[in-house]
Amino acid sequence: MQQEAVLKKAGLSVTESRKTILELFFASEGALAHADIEKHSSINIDRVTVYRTLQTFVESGIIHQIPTTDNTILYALCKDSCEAGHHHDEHVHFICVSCNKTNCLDDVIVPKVKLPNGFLPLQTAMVVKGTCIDCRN
Amino acid sequence: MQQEAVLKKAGLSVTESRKTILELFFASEGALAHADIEKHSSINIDRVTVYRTLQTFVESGIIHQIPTTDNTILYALCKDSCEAGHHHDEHVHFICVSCNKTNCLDDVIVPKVKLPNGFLPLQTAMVVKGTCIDCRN
DNA sequence: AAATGATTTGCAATATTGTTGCAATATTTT
DNA sequence: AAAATATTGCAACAATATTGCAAATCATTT
Ligand SMILES: [Mn+2]
Ligand SMILES: [Mn+2]
Ligand SMILES: [Zn+2]
Ligand SMILES: [Zn+2]
Repeated sequence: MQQEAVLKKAGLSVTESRKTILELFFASEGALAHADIEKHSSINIDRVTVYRTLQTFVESGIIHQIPTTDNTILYALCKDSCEAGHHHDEHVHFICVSCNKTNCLDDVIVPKVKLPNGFLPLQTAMVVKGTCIDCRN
Repeated sequence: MQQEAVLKKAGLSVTESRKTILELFFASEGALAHADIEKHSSINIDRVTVYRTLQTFVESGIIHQIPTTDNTILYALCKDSCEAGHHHDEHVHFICVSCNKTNCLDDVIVPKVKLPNGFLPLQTAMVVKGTCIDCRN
């Protein structure tokens, strides 16, 4: 099972909650928010466990966060290259204003920008809002 | 008074709450979150009023939002060129991981990226995390 | 496969954050 | 200054987030 492999690779205990949440990510087209997970998971997982699991997954390089302007955080699966504490997925994220799905555009890498002198960048996020390919017609 | 001028230009009634919140923005170096405003305003402004004022200011093109990955939304003053319903400040934002201040890098414009076919962009946000000029030493 | 130790989970209690309707107040217009 | 309009604060409520701790689960050792 794919979920187990991911957890083991990350050095995490294999538990029902974690497998179920991972399953959701594998099955989902877009990024997920806390609320999505709480609602759509096959088994009942306590809200607190969801919080803790998401945090653990981020720290382990299994998922990454996508910033938003609506008091939620979105989460999406990382590529294999991500390691604990150090993510490598600097790709662009696309939030569709019509269907409200958020996609990782894995092939669109975030361009470098020249910052003013003295600013040291560690990590860059780029989020584009617009209409996704499924919604324009 | 500068605050009054801004409100009038935006076609908004000039009220104590609005002037006070605007004052905070003018006085602040970085971006502000809802909580900052509630805590640091000189007069007591009801939590609900702060929510409504921020929303009004965004809609009027007085402030813009900055996405984050921590369940808050940050707000910062717009440049003069912003109009109601249509913002023009596609500049990069910098969140310092040390002092935790968020700055508008007004001179660093967000680069265009080529999206996959079918994706229509409306708005792009770019947020860089790192160490700001005041914190590296 | 049972026992042990370590980790994870769920519950309960609490805290923080966000929303809505409505009457009182303040602001703008006449 | 009065009337019309818009904003505010309160109250009640809803939703989201955090913490400690005991019970349950999982990994490791025997
Ligand atoms: Mn992504
Ligand atoms: Mn800005
Ligand atoms: Zn869409
Ligand atoms: Zn700093």
